[in-house]
Amino acid sequence: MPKPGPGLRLIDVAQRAGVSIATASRALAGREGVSEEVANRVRQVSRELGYVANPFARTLAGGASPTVGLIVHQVDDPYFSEIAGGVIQLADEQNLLVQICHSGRDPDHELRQIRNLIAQRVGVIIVAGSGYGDPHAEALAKEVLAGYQDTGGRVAVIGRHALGTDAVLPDNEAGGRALTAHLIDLGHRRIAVVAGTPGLNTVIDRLAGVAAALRDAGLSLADMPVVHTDFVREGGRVATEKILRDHPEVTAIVALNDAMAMGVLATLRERGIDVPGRMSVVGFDDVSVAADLAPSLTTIRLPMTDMGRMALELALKPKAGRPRRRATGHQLIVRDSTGPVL
Amino acid sequence: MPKPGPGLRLIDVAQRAGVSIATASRALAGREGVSEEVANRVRQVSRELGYVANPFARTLAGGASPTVGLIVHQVDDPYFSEIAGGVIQLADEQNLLVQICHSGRDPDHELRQIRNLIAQRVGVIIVAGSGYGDPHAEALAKEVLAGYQDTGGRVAVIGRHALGTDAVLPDNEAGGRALTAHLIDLGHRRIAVVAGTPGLNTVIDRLAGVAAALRDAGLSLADMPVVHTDFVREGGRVATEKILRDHPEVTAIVALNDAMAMGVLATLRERGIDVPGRMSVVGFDDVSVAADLAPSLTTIRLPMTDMGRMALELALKPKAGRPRRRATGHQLIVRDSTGPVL
DNA sequence: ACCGAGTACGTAAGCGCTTCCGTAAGCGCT
DNA sequence: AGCGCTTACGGAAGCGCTTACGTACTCGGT
Repeated sequence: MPKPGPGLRLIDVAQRAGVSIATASRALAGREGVSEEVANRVRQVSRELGYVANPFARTLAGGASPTVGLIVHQVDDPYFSEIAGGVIQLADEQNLLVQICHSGRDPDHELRQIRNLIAQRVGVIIVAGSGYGDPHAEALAKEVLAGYQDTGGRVAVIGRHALGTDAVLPDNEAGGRALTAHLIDLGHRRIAVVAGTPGLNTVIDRLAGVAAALRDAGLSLADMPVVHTDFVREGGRVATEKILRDHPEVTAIVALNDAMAMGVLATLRERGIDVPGRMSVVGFDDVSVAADLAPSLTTIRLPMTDMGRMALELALKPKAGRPRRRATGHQLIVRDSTGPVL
Repeated sequence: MPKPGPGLRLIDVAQRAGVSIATASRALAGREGVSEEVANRVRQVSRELGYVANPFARTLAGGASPTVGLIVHQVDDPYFSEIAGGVIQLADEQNLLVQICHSGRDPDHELRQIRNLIAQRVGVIIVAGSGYGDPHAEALAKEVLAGYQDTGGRVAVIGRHALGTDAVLPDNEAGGRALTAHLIDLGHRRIAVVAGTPGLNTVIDRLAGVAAALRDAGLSLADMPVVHTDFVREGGRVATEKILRDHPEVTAIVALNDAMAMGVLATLRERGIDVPGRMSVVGFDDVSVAADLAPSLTTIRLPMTDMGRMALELALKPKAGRPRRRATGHQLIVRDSTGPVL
């Protein structure tokens, strides 16, 4: 690894401002014990010189690294990249650095990444993305994170409970309910669900919402085809083919995320099945392209960018006695992929 | 910022192994000057204790941080998030950390981010995304990066020349040419170009390709409507409206990236203009959703993920005498948004 | 037997910063 | 004028590590 040379040091700033480095440090950190006048002079000089503190020295001396570690399943998935965008936004504002790690939807790899971040002494860890089915892996992650928090680390998770940490929770159940109620209002009674990998929290919660809405209408999820496939586009295709083959009576498909919905739409288009004339389709998340699909997708909007911000916000607050939970709102966005039963 | 507690220190390992911390350090770093026997003992103890060196102390003392700084215009833009995915992939394999920064398409902010990364003593900086029109900003960035490289930092850029660094260059001109030739083959003679912000390298190069293809066919770019708007979806909408209004004779639209093409398609759909029957549309990049638009988008595929990997690869090699340039391939992907002139 | 080179290891000097502590002023009070 | 108290600042001790340098010891050559 190359080794960049020395940069501007605090002592340079201190000398130029005619103070000791102790004073300079206090002034820049905004701590008290420095007169307004001197503090301003130091800050002024610092700005002129373009001084940026060496984070390594700072961390070594002071304790905490001004870095937030962000673990996502996959950055090049719009759901996660929008969340990451939110985290980075707020981190930028707070002058924090962001380290992004992929978990690749693999609990082992995720755990390794968490350990890694802890070893890096990051001050904050944010884990985005649904939990995995495996209770053992989940327990292990929880334990590691608990240890980290005991030594003062802060953790927030997005879309995941049971990790014993502050959490930002998308309104998965209510969203699933709203989506399904919308279809029922349109007259649909035979609704198939394209669900993701069975164990994922997200899938379970959204499915619960679907079930609740059906129940409200005197229907039962048990009577509807529910197909579990991978929680990505391709999974949507596979599930759709199965549904078309085995359940021709279906008039609406609920895909539990937009990626799957895209797979559903692609398959229907190839088969020449009219949407929404013959089949209504809904997704979940409202990733930014949802509006550009054809037909544009009816879905539940989650405020992904805000979710990222909120998670970091939570993590930056002092630890509360018990884990905080922050529910995100959700919003039913009706577009062209849903219509009345003909 | 929270402050994780103290961990195991090198001295703990050294004591347990009955050596000095200097020897322990050498043993763990695999440097010579330590007998095999002692080295093994130290490593053994270290493993037993689960020791992980404090990266801050290490960096402070030793020099370089095992971190690569990645600057993108916007993480939640598929073009960049796919590139980021590639960088992260390779970084993971090499056990490097990745710090992602937004430039937000603002040269000042980008420069600030570069400075920031340099101050962070990252060992590698990768700048992804087209250069800006402003030659002053460009020169400044070049200068800062040159200074960084002089002190041993490594830099690679993606899709940008003139920064005096190793570069991964998408085949923008050839791509623009291929796209345009495809339209000409289909019989189109009145082709409008939806171009991005005038100054961007990418725009200039792709436009040059378009011009070349037109010239090959005995046509001239000067006779075609070229509309410059923002290099994003909304820009595509604005440009399309202008084209429809002022140039009704146009039968094909070249959008210089997929985001703009999405705006173009959306607008045409709203106006009820048949694609490709009445109007053919092409994009550039082949972001993953391009295949899911309706109609699916004819575009040039760039290997974004590979581009990210290649850039990091270049940066990890020792600096060459002169900047290296690596051209990416490109591939014309013909889908449903283009057809013959009727 | 002595010398020089080589090897294995310890000592200690930082890396750049934060922060504890000490000191010198300035203040109002008796 | 003398007392304590506060406030503004500087000195200096680390944070945990790497590494230049020093020291002791070994060994081959003469």
